[in-house]
Amino acid sequence: MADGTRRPGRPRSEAARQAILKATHDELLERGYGELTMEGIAARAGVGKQTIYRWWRSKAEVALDALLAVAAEGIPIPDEGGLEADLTAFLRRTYGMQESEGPILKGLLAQSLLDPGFAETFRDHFLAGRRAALGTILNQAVARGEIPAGTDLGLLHDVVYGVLWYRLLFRSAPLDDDAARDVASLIARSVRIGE
Amino acid sequence: MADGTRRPGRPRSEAARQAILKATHDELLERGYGELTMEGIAARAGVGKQTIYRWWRSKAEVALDALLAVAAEGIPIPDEGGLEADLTAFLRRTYGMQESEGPILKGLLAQSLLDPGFAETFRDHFLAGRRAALGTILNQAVARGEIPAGTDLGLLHDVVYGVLWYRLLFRSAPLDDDAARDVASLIARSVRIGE
Amino acid sequence: MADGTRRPGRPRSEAARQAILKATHDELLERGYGELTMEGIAARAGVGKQTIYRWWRSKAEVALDALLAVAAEGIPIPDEGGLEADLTAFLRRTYGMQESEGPILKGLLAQSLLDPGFAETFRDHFLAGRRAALGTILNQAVARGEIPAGTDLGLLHDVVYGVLWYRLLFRSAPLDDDAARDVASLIARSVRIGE
Amino acid sequence: MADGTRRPGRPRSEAARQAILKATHDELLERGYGELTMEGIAARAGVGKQTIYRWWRSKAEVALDALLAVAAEGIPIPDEGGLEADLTAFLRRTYGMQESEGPILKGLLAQSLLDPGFAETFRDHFLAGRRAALGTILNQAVARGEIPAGTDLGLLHDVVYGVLWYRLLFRSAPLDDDAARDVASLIARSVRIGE
DNA sequence: TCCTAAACGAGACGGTACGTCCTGTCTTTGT
DNA sequence: ACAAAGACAGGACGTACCGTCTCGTTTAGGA
Repeated sequence: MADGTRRPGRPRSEAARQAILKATHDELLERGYGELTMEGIAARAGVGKQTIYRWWRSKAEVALDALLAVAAEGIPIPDEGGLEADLTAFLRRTYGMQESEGPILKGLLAQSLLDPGFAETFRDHFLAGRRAALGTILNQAVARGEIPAGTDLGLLHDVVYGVLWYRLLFRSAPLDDDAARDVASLIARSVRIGE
Repeated sequence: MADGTRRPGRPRSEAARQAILKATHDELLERGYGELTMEGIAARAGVGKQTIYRWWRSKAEVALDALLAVAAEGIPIPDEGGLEADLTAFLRRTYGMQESEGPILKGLLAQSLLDPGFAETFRDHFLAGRRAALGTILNQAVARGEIPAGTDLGLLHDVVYGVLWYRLLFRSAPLDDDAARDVASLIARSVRIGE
Repeated sequence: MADGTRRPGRPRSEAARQAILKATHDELLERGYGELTMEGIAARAGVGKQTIYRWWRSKAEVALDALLAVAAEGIPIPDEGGLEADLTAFLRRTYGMQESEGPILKGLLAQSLLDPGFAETFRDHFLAGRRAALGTILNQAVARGEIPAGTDLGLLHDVVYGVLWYRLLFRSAPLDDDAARDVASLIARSVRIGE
Repeated sequence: MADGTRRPGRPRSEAARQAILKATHDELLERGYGELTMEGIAARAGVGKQTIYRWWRSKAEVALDALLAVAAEGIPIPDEGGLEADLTAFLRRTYGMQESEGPILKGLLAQSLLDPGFAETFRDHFLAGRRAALGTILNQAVARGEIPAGTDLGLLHDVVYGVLWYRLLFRSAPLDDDAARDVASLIARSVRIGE
């Protein structure tokens, strides 16, 4: 119900949309975000440039959609019964995706640093989802009493994702299973004081 | 002085160098890294484009030099006698500089994400100095026995700078004195376990 | 009514046709042929582009129809009893229409220069009618013996319309009553030799 | 001497200018004015589009220059001793050039009909030269007493060039040697009255 | 004091991508 | 079947910068 009011005119072509996202993703993998151009996407997708501009405001938004289309499944929230175990499982999955997603993510971050308008979109459509997933895990731990009531959960978020991004950006250390365990352990220890 | 090997021909103009760095810094403050162009710098500095290309390889390197020329002093290493106090003092100073440096830093990061060649330069000329400063503080704490011998200092680095960068990039929380205290406290707690 | 062979489906909308011709004419007057676009006509007429393409092959043909719809009456053939008087009267009327028709005519000519296909249409639907009118006048003069039998009437046509178009195109001189008189006089003199 | 003040900076490339005019002329001959595009010229000349826009305001002005570069020699003024002979000789040469120049001329005319700004340029840089040549011939005839003192020379200009353009535009009759003779004869007759 | 040579400002160069406009075709729903 | 609406592929537009080049001019040291 909701709507039913079909706008008049030819409807948006789903085929074109798919072709654009596919072409964008392929270009990103092959040549990187820095080499991504609207003309390149249009040519590869067999589409007019106007068709891209009609539905996206910039190549960054196309790239974001191309990423989301692939990473749409999302990360399942683990429930292993304890904060450290939950966190370890969650981080392993998250880190595991960086192998393929990483370069695209770096490009999108670069764009959002250069273009404040896109920064908002990026935060709302991508980061928010990731933070929500971690939020669920932390709230479970609060409910179990593993995290003291007054703890600043925002800081914990920033630590977890700060380490992820820092290592992604500067390659100071690998994002592997050990890294997941270590970060989970650090977080767990930092909230256990005073027990 | 020592050398004497003076190349023939007109020597490099120090005035031009200063004008270029000044113009670059002004453009960065007024319009941001995303709007920075070689032509804009040249025009503003009253300089030919070739003069810029003669001495720098890209606008990113000019911007980096323009930043370093201003932020040359560096951050003094505190020694308050304890890890948490040292860390708090250090982070307060570091965070305090982000007000002005932040936007430029973001631009340089963006560039280093898009251009792997510049990423190296950025890491070597900028990040390395920051990590060394923190390293001194952590080593002091290890020497005092505040940090257990086997602790992964790299992870602590990544946590401290990860939170800094994450908040700088995504504005998830302010970088103020409270933040400095909270991060220092979290680090201190995370290493105190087992005492 | 006579026919009865009514094709199935919705009949052609006379309202749409009128709206298109009206919109075209208005656009021509307001912005000139050079600025005329199919999209502009469609938007102004409140009509789909397809509806225009269904009935006309190009914007030039629409413009031609828009002109003909207005200038349909045609020019009456004078019969004042003598070549020079007939010609003067005819040219006065013809020149008088250029004030309003001129700009549109220039646009159509431009189109026919760029598009050989339209050139034919333009000649057949517009120029032929004009030449026929002049032909009647000259034939009257031949019948009266004012023009010698062997005279090249085609050249006279070309002189009369050549001057008209040349002045219309290049504004080398006004197209007023004096001009009509002078051209008529020149023609009359040029054929009177040998009397 | 006149100047001597060389503007600073790299001077305009004569090679580029020649390449552009050559490419334009070739495109005009091969594909016609209607198909002429800035991109086509630039590609064919091996030149950046900006280089064209730096020196010409539109493709019409490039085409005009390309035409003038070829037809630079101009038409020599005959002096056969009599108006009709002079005119015949002049028109034969003029008509003779239409074989190759004609299509380009038609394109330029089309453009000047669509773009009033270019119309001026066209008149000043092309038509004016042609009218001046005819003016010399007519003035010779006036000096010789072949044309009565009070005659409207402007009208004679318009007749001569009106017929030329009319036949060029509408192909109502060929522009051959006979045509030259007939027009010369008509003009001569039209001014001989009253002798 | 001149000579050599590099750096300087200026700005034109070939080139790439931009974002917009319009073309002529198509695919919907509504009449 | 025709109409309004509007999305589609395509192509040219004119602009902005890129990094390179070619001028005449300036500024030093060495001859």
